Amino acid sequence: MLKLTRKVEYALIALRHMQALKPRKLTSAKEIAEAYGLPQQLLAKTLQQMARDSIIEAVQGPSGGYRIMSDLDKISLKDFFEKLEGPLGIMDCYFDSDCIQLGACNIRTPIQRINENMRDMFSKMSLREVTQ
Amino acid sequence: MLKLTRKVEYALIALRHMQALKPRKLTSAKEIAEAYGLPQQLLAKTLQQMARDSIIEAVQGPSGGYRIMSDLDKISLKDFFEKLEGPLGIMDCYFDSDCIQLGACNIRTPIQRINENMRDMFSKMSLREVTQ
DNA sequence: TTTAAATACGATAATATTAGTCGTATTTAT
DNA sequence: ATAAATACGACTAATATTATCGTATTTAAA
Repeated sequence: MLKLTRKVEYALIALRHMQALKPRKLTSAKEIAEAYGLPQQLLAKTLQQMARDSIIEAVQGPSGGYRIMSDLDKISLKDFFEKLEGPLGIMDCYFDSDCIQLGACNIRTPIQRINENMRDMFSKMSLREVTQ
Repeated sequence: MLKLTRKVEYALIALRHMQALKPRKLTSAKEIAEAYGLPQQLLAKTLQQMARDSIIEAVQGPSGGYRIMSDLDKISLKDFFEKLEGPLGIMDCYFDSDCIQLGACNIRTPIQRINENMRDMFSKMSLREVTQ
């Protein structure tokens, strides 16, 4: 309950790793996977996704790899989470709305209140704070 | 990711339902389950757990049921969540610590920072705020 | 004092989500 | 050409969540 996924975990580990390197130095999925004992392919997918989202930059070919691209100060944890995992909320009912409650639900408003607090909190934390 | 469980969801629905009743009026698992279309047995277990935790009071026998017992103002959302689901944290590594990272992990501190913010936030919200 | 409606709860089954792997294509430095 | 890297869809495996089953206990009321 209220857990991060591995994808996000791996992404944070990778970013933190990259941030410790010299500014434009590249690192590969293999390197990171070996350094932290992570499944390389899954990590690679996560890196690829971050590349699509322009958080990091990918360089192909041998001696290619990834490097940080964006200013991590400017990315909130909320945006980061949402890029990787979709809309951030304590419950699904606000997104897919296939809830069978048919208006009987009595906790929509309270849940929304919790959601707002969560989103607010993660909006106020930058990716940098977490990875530096 | 960062989702509440059904157990917590049902608990909130039930509490909110009870709070709308006259002070010491009893309501049964069946009643609530039917009113909101919830699985009765699962809801019952949740109610039983809340009773064990003295959040609500259970009365056995026919015409028995449950009623709110504690002052919901005095229970933080954090305590509530933890009673139902165990320690509140964004990742498991702080509780079971069967993490294979062997000290290689580079995000313990950042994760801890996020955790603290989460716990803090839920410490500041009372159950009442959410169910009233 | 029997019955029925309710709580209590461990065990198990079903389902959904998450995590991880496989196979193959593409890119590009050497 | 080759090899080392990214790219990515499809699939499988593992895990966690959700729901059900079966049975015991309690107790108000007929």
